[in-house]
Amino acid sequence: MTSTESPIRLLLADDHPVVRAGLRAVLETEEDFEVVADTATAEGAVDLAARLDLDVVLMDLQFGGALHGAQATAEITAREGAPRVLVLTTYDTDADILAAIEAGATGYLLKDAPPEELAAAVRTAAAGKSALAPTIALRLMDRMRTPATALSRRETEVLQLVADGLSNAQISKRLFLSQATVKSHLVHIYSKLGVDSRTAAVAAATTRGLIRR
Amino acid sequence: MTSTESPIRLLLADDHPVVRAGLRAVLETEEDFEVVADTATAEGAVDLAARLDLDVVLMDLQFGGALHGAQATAEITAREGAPRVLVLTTYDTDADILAAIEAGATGYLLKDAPPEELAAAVRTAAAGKSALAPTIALRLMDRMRTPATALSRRETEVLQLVADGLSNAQISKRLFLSQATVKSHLVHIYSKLGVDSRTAAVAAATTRGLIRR
DNA sequence: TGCGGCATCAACCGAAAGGTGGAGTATCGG
DNA sequence: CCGATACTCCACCTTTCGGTTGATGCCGCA
Repeated sequence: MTSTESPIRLLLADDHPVVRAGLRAVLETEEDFEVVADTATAEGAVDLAARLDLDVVLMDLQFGGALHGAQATAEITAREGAPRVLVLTTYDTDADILAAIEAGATGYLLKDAPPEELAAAVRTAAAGKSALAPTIALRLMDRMRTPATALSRRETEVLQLVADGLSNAQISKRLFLSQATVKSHLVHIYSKLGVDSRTAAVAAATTRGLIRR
Repeated sequence: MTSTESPIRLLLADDHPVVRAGLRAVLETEEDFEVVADTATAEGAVDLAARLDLDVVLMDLQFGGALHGAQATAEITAREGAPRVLVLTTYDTDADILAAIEAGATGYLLKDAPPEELAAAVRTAAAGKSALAPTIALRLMDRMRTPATALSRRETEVLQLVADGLSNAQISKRLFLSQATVKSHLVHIYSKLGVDSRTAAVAAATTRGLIRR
């Protein structure tokens, strides 16, 4: 496997210094990888991706600051001749995964991945092929298989307010609806999520990443 | 500061290979640190802490497996001549912090801490002194200042189950209580949080970091 | 053009949750 | 020992929520 090819040039974007150091340590043991730079912010990632000649950006989703990793991913991939973006995060909620893929991410990995899997994914991404962690692939399949899990826009809106702690009466006022309509939406939400109470719906939707927390 | 003392002997316990590598990389640049071993499980941490001669254990709270970091911490610190345990986690909820401290942790750090802070905390912990991240210290101060916001252990337990989507009946069975008791706890919780429904309580407690997730 | 999904609303019933008041036990610190 | 807190439980009442049935208008897609 010893190659004379030019190495795969990487950028690491993660707000945790420890994680950046860990990725560097893990990836630099690979002969064909070269970690060109790292950054603690999403803004920094966008900036560096534009100026450096990169093959793959390893991007976290959760940054301490304002800009989200998914938005940064969208900005990076929007450019001509942009590097591939490989999302590397702790969470595996539907919302995160879909947002990342829609933003143009080439792959989606979880931080608990073993080093070999990580290296393999980087090579896959560098080659322009999609790299999904097994867990993620499964979750996507699940989503396709049961489209009932997908809430409508209005339903999501209602459920979000429920999660914020509002009563049906408060929700109806907020959205200019009758309470009957709110209840109607909730009934549909319950059946889609397979639950039978507002708190259970919030719990289910949260773990599936259907709503913000 | 160059010391001829014996080095501070460390154990790293974290289920993320990348984080372990990162901690190793960061800590081994310090002259007076020696990373003796690392482990991916809480069980492994308990085992190694008993057999190796250690000064400080760096312990994550969230492990993929069954045993929780706080429980492992309790088991480790229960022994005679046990090493200090420094909790290093991503989350900073009241529940996690208190559980860790009650379990006998000497310090509590967040993973986004810069390397210098991390090294300083390890030395502080090795000396047997308490090492808290500024964020954590603030949160604890807050808790002291407004004891009304502080939920009791039992109340937190009940509220966590509410957040998980359980009904009063389910909670009463789970905790071997009557429904009257569950309702009683909830009434107290509502008044402490200044809300008047279970969903609002969950929302309030979540934003204040009183419960997980 | 008709079917289905979405969004809207009404009326009704039973069940769950919330509100009030009281009360007994246990523990801990002053 | 006393007082405060936490934890447990009971009874009664009111309000909210959940479940059902049924109905209307709109939009997109086949």
